[in-house]
Amino acid sequence: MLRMSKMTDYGIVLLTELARAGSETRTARELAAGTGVPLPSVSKVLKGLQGAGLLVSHRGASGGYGLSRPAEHIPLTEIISALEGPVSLTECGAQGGHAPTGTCELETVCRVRGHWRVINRTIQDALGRLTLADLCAPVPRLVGLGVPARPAAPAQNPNPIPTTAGGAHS
Amino acid sequence: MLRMSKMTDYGIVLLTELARAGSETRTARELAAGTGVPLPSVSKVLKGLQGAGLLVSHRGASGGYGLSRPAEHIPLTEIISALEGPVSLTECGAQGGHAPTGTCELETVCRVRGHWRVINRTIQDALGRLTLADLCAPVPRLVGLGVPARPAAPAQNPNPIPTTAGGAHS
DNA sequence: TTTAATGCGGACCAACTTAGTCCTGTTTAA
DNA sequence: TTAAACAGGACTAAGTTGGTCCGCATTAAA
Ligand code: FES
Ligand code: FES
Repeated sequence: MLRMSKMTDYGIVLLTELARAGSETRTARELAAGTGVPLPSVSKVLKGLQGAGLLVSHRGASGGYGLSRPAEHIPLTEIISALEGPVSLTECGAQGGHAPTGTCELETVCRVRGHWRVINRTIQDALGRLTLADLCAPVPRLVGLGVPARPAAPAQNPNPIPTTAGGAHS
Repeated sequence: MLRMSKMTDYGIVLLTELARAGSETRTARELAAGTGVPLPSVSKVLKGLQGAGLLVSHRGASGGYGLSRPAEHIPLTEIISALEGPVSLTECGAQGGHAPTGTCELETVCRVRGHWRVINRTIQDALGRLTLADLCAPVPRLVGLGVPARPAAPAQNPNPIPTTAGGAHS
């Protein structure tokens, strides 16, 4: 599935909510109420985001969180890597800090490793081109994502496999 | 981290090994020996790949596995989705079959959902452009990945965050 | 016909990760 | 002084993942 953790998803939702507030600060409670994310999780995610330098926090009464810079300058990659480590499909090479022990025993033999670097870069690039401001735009029609109209989708899972999965990306 | 499961990684390694054998078939044991992947896991992965239609199997003595079509016609997306479900960053929309219950409670409120579709598509496209044959090529210098030489990396994690992570993708 | 190699289909378990909760500080405006 | 808010943990429960194992069906070859 290549999925992000749900916390990261939450983080993005919260950030967009926060971005909508402009330069105002919002309390964790307000954000929880505004998004539907359970408060304790909001708190946890926000803490992480603050630690990563994406948010500034004000403590004490009438405190809250605010973006540390304008949404246009917060790339999606930074959000994701703040919440779940560096963007990298493989755990093998390029493990930023999650797998400090023996990376992968196959590394010496593995002949695929080199390719992953390129693939990872591609994805990072695609994700880095988007900023928080883009995510806030109401219409899902984005531009400049590197893959404009390209009619020939190479091959998207024609053979559904028995995992009960289907290509139901509609 | 956005990481693929290790099984998927194994699968790719095994497939490349198999592709190197041309149209010959290989037994699970041979592949295990050739790649260093533990045999039981090889077996499991291979079974999955067979079920997905990427491999053909011959049972009985002197049986084995072979590619169901030339490596040039096996896109990377198909391999990945065969082993871990559809390629989709978010569990929210577009869950192919892994989260059959209540997808995401926020769906009604969430204003980011629409964007993920575009992002997912982008990644699928980048991955689908690569075939198994490409992965077998010895040199990691790939072409036609949509992001050729692009000198200006938009913004790659300038603010490393305390997860002990760094941009250490070298 | 017998034998042995091989894939098939599961069940199964231990270890790890994740989502979520809770509690005790510390800071700060009112 | 008070109460609202963040900081920083520890903690738990649930789920996922990687990995192992076994009995069965199939098939080529002896
Ligand atoms: S380096 Fe781990 S499988 Fe290639
Ligand atoms: S739909 Fe689940 S968080 Fe957006």
